[in-house]
Amino acid sequence: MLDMAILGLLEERDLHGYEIRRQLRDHLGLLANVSFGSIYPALTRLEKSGAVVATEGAGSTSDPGTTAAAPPTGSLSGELAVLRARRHTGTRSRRGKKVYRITDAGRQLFAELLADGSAADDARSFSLRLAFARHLAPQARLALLERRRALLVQRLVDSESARPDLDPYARSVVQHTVDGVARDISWLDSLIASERADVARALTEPVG
Amino acid sequence: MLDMAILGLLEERDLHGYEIRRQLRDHLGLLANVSFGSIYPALTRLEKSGAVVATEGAGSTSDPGTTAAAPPTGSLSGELAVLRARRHTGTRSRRGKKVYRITDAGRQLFAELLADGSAADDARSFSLRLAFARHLAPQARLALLERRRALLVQRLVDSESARPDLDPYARSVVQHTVDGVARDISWLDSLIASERADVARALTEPVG
DNA sequence: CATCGCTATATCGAATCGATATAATGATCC
DNA sequence: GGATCATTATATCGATTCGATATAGCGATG
Repeated sequence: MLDMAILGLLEERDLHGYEIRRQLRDHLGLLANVSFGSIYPALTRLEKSGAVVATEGAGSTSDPGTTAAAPPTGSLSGELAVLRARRHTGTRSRRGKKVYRITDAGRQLFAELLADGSAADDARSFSLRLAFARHLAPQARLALLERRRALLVQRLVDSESARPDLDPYARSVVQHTVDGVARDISWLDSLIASERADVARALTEPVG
Repeated sequence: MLDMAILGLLEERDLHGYEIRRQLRDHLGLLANVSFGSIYPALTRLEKSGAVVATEGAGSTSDPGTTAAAPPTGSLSGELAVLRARRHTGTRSRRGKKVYRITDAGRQLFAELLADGSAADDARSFSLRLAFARHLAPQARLALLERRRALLVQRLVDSESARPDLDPYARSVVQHTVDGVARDISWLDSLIASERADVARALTEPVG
C-alpha cells in the first residue's frame, strides 16, 4: 500500500522521505499519517527491487522545481558542513537528503499496483487509488468507484441485520459510522455521475 | 488497542476468539474488521499477563460457570476423540472452543487503558473508548470528547493553510475527508452537549 | 553563543494484517 | 445415508506498519 503511494508521488517529482510523508499527509488529508518507521523501510525495499533510485541530494530545505538532483553545493559553509559530517560518519557520505527518483520498472509497478483489483479494500487503499485516479483509464476509474460503492452498500445491508443490544454510547458510535458510510456512498454517486458524463462528452465530441 | 477492546467485551460476558471478532465488528460497526492474526496473539498475551483466564469450553455455545479446565474425561467416546485428535495435532488437547473470562487484574488493566490519555489518538482508538464510555466517570467522558474535538479542530486549521495544487481526483478526496472531519466535530458537539445536560441534571436533582 | 525547534534519516521491538492450514459441526442435496 | 459445502473455530507464518527513540544539521530567537 505504501509502495503504491510513494511511487505515485514520485511520478510527479523526485522526493526524499521526509517530503513524501508531508505530501502524503496533504494529499490524503489528515487520513494518512504514515510513520517514518514505514516510509524508510519502504524506500529501501523499492530501491532494492529497482523501482526507484536514490540520488544523494545535498543543500538546504525544500525548493521544489529548481532542485532536481544533487546540486554542487553553492555555499562555502554548506560545503564545509558536508566535509565535517563526512569526517564524523566515516565512509558514508553526508547525512543529508536522499532524493529518490522513479524508474521505468517503478512506473510499471505503480500501474500494476494501482489497477490491481485483488488488493486491499479498506478505506485508505481506496482513497489512495482515487487520489491517483488520473493515471487510470476512464473505464478503470469507473470500475474502481463502482466496486467501492458495491462494497459499502453491502456493508450497510449487513449492518441492518444483526444489530444487538447496545448501550447509548456504543449505539452512537455505530450510528455515526453507518451515517458515514451512507455519506460515502452518495459521494461516490456524484463521482460516478461525473465520470459517466465525461465518457459521454468524449463520445459526442469526437476529434479534437 | 486490541487489548482494551477485548477486555471491554469480556467485562460484559465470557467469550471466545471468534465471537470477540464478531462483536467487535458489530460494536464498532464496519470500522473495526480485526484479523484473527491479531486476536489470538492478543488473547495469548492477555492470558500470560493474567488479565484473562481461558476455560476449555466444550459442547455448545456459551455455558460459563460449569465448564472448568481439562476434565479427566468421564466418557469413553470422548476420551477416544481426544486421543484421535491428539494423534492428528500432536500433543495438544482437543481442538475446541476456548472461552475467556476477565480477572480482577484484567478489570484493573481495562480501567487504566480506557482512561489513559497518553494513548493513541487515531479514530479507531477514540471510537473504541467512546463505545466503552459507560465505564468512565462523567468528567472523564467529557474530557475524552473535548480532547478529541480539540484535536480535530486543530487538524482542520492545519489543513486550511498549506493546500498545494491538487488534481481534481486528489482534491475531491481531500475535500471529502475535510468534510468528514467537520461532520465528526458537530457530532462531538452534540455528544458534549448531552453530557453537560446530564451533569446539570444530576446537580439539580440531588438525592435519589 | 546557548538553546530550541524544525528538517532529515535510520533502526528497533511490538502490534497488526492477510493468507493459509486444520478440524469439527451443521445444512443441503441427490 | 452419505457426499459435499458453508460456517464455526483455533492457530501460525511472513510481511507490513506503527510508535518510540537516536542521531545530527540548521536557522532563529533571546
